[in-house]
Amino acid sequence: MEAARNKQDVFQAIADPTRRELLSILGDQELPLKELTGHFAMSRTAVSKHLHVLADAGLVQERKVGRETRYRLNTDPLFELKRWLSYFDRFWDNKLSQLKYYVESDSSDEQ
Amino acid sequence: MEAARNKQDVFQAIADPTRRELLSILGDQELPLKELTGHFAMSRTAVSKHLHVLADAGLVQERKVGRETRYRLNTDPLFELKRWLSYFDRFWDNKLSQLKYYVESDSSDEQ
DNA sequence: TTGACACGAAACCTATTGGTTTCGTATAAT
DNA sequence: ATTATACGAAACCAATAGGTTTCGTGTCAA
Repeated sequence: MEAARNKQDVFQAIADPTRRELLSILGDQELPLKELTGHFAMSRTAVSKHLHVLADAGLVQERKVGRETRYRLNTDPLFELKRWLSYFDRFWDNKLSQLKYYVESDSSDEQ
Repeated sequence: MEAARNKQDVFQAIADPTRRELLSILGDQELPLKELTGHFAMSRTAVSKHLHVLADAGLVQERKVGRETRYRLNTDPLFELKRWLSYFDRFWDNKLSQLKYYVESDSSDEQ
């Protein structure tokens, strides 16, 4: 971890299961570190580090309120992922096209 | 690396930029290791290891032909990614809904 | 049949990652 | 005023990741 300061990329940020879990816990609610830590079998410090990695990737925003630090989800960086994935759509499209062809040919003696 | 044998997950597999590059090079063409290595400034062995990580995640399939090993892309495991991403769609949908509302309300004194 | 080629396996090295514990500090509660 | 709470920062540690070099082996070419 060690929160490789300054703009971590989103692919790396979501590579860790704990971080993915954090993102899903932070649905649309803003939650403080203590609350988030409750969901995991690891120290508060560890969770905090994960959150900083997410923050570096822009996937989470933090806000200090009194003595607690609250985190909320920001899905914007996930667009990059979506875009990356879309590159491979054409392969699925090919498969679907082939399937479509197969179905429409409607003859069991062809393949 | 060290190709953590047996079913690596797709999130981790795509976390590395070299591996993402490999996936895009392997568009719909099947290519041997030597050819793939040519695209990178690292040893054949290193590229081979990356390919094995991809293979463990099911993103690549290998086939021995003569003295070379040829690799081809398999996008199926990316469905998991797509599915995971779709969970967050509702947040984008919210934003779009809000934007829609904002636009349709058509009054500059609201926000 | 003798090289050259394409590769896998293994040993090894360094930096990074994911975790911990300890300590200090600002804020809230009594 | 004192204590408890919520946290950040830093030092530290073991395991993993990404890379290398070396060596052995099966396959193709001369």
